[in-house]
Amino acid sequence: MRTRFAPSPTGHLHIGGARTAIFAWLQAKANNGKFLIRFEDTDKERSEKEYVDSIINSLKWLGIEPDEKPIFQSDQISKHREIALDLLKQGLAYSCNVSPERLEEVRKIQQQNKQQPRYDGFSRDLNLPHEKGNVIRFKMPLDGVTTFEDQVLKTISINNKELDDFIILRSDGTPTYNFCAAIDDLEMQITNVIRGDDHITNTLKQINILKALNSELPEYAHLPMVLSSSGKRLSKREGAVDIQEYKKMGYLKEAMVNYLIKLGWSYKEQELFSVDELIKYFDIKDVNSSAAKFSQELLDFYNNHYLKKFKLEGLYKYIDENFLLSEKFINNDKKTEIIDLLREGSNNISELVDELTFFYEDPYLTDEIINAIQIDKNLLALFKEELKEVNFKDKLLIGVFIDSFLSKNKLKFPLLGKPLRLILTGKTNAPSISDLLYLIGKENCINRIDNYLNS
RNA sequence: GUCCCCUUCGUCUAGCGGUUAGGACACCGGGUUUUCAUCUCGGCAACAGGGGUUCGAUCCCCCUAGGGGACGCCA
Repeated sequence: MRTRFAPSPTGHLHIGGARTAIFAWLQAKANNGKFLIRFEDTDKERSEKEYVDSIINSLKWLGIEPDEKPIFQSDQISKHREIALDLLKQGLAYSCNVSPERLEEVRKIQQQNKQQPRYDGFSRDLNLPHEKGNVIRFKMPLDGVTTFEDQVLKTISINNKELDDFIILRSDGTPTYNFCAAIDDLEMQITNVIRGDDHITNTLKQINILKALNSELPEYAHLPMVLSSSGKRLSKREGAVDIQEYKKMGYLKEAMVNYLIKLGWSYKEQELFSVDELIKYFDIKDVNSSAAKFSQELLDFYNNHYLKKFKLEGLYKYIDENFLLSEKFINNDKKTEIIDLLREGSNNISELVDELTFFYEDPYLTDEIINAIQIDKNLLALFKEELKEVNFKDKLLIGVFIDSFLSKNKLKFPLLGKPLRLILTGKTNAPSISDLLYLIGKENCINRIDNYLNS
């Protein structure tokens, strides 16, 4: 089995493309096959080298690397042209001199008549000589149906009269996408074509090209689209974020892969999968046939899970290498313990890094925070004095001290805990008090309490 | 507009003619070495609508509605 991912380098890789790539890659890996990449860069205007690199880097980050060198469609142009001219010679294609203006007019009239706008076959039987400035169009069958068994969507068919004689060679002599794609899949000996379901009509066209060439058809699997959380097509406005942005925000590749694969595919009632398990269990036939909306919450869930599962030393190293950490934090001898504590409640690493601050820097107490702190200052002062005597080497001893202080003064925990959390962190949302005291350190804690008492 | 595809809890999904319609996320509530969080236990919550077929339909067929896609000398 040979599968491929065939992006056009006209933008970064986003969620949708990444998911398609993962499915195609897994399909190959699950069947001991090869996974290839082909850049569809025949649109010179829009294709950029920058995007080629970006796409490759994104895939690499996700753990996806091609088994053969990536193919660039633009390198095959002369071959495509040759085949197009051959089809012309055989009478399977024809030269057409209808101007773009005239096509525009025809389409307008068709639309007014509630018909599908399409090329009307004007030059089909004219047998025009192929002159400069003409295009070559493919002769679609005039009747019958084109049909195929999709591995995800089952039977798909269309009346051939709905398909028009599309252009395979432009007036400037360059080949077009549908033609190139069909031929390249053939040349690359692709056995399984996996792509978004927005390609269904292209598949129908490409099947006819392959039939004209007397070639065997690959298996097709069309993946339902990933829609934005509001149910719209993914676009710049609608959450089509460069996959590398997720890396920058502190999403782990394991989470990304797990989330994307679960968007449409399922295995029993399992939610979490290692790559090895995916390779073991994946079957394209188990992909769901309906479109799915992107869910930040679910992605966060997976990311939090893998954040917690990450080996602690490795996680620190990863964060240090990919995020900007303060010198003060790097020099903190409890830094890994702090990360270990914070990852419990973090959805991503940027969030975690933001939370780091109060471990090495006194929080600035705004009036709002000060007003929210409700505690008897005498009591707090007493707490501070006793805290000075506590052994901070052991977190458990801090907990014991808090318990005894509370019972000695007949206090409920929140009465001390809530104001203390605000004083120590400036936040209402933070880890447990004894963890905070322990990780912030005795000296800092006492300073912060003094700051409040003097405010 | 024409054609193609899709439709189970708010979201991702399981189901493949007989189920108390299952799981996960989110949400809500109880519990935990009295805290927001974590952890844990529990709860809420769905077969788009209408016709058939059948002893019996979430499941098969048709229609309607809704959503998405394709209709380029873009890919």
